Amino acid sequence: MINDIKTVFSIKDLENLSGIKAHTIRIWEKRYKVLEPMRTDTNIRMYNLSSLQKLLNITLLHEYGYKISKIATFSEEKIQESVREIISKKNSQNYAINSFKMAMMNFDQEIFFNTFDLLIAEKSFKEVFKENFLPLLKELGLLWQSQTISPANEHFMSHLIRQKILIYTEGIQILKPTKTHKVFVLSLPLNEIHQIGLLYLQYEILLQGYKTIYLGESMPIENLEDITRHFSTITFVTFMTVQPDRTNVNQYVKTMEQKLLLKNNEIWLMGKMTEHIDRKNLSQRTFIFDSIEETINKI
DNA sequence: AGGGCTGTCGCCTCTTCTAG
DNA sequence: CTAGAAGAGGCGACAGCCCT
Repeated sequence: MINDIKTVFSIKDLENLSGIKAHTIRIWEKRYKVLEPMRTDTNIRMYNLSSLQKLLNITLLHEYGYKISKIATFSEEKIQESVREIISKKNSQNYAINSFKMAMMNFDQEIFFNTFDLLIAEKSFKEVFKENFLPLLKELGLLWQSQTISPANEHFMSHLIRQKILIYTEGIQILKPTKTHKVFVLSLPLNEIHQIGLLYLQYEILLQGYKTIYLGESMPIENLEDITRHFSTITFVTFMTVQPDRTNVNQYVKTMEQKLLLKNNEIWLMGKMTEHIDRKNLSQRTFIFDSIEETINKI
């Protein structure tokens, strides 16, 4: 399993992680010697973790208007200094995401925590999630698809994010709900394990002063039905990222409506699979949201 | 206006890797 | 073993600059 940890990167990996085209990376190397990768005995470039770090730093400077030729004259220390300068100028988003990526590739919790502390000193958790974690998670999906990162990388990262959400959730969970006319029940369908969005939504709902019941993953509809006997008005919130699949999703939603939409209950749906839902035949009290922000606005 | 830089892209050829 | 994908690197095109 230790072999799962990637220590050598191809030029394609660097392209995926930095967003700089492989072609351009080669030209930068040729013209400016910004990176000098090792080669296999068949001449293929191999980069190590510090090359990746350097490229991510260079990318950041480049995005902020530095010329490559100028960056090329910088020493390693000068590059890091300039990067720090940019972060301190409030524009921390890209830097933070790059740091999180480094933490992920390196399985380094300390980088994660340090970067997070830096962000949280400047803004609210809400802002950190929206401006840093969400874009990062979105990118992780793409990096996973392109096999630049392994499931180990992705799990490592999402676990750390989940942990942070839980810490902040716990902080407000002990407060008594201020709005008691309805409760939110959060769950995921069978085999749906993408919890982060749902966890964060719980945090937002709690912030608004509502009571939440978090049921988590693999929750069959029948079990949700049990809950309806305990509370008068319930909003059921569910993420459908990969399950139920496109052939079953419409039937699944129909069953949810039949069993759960008593009285003034509502169903809120999110996630990729909602694209395949036939929106014409939905109940008035079933809502589909295309983004977390949209959902938060509705709370 | 003209002419270097600069960054990016497309196209081409040759080599290497890999899935079947 | 072979066909096709992917990488290396050369050359040229071009847009957007900065300078004189």
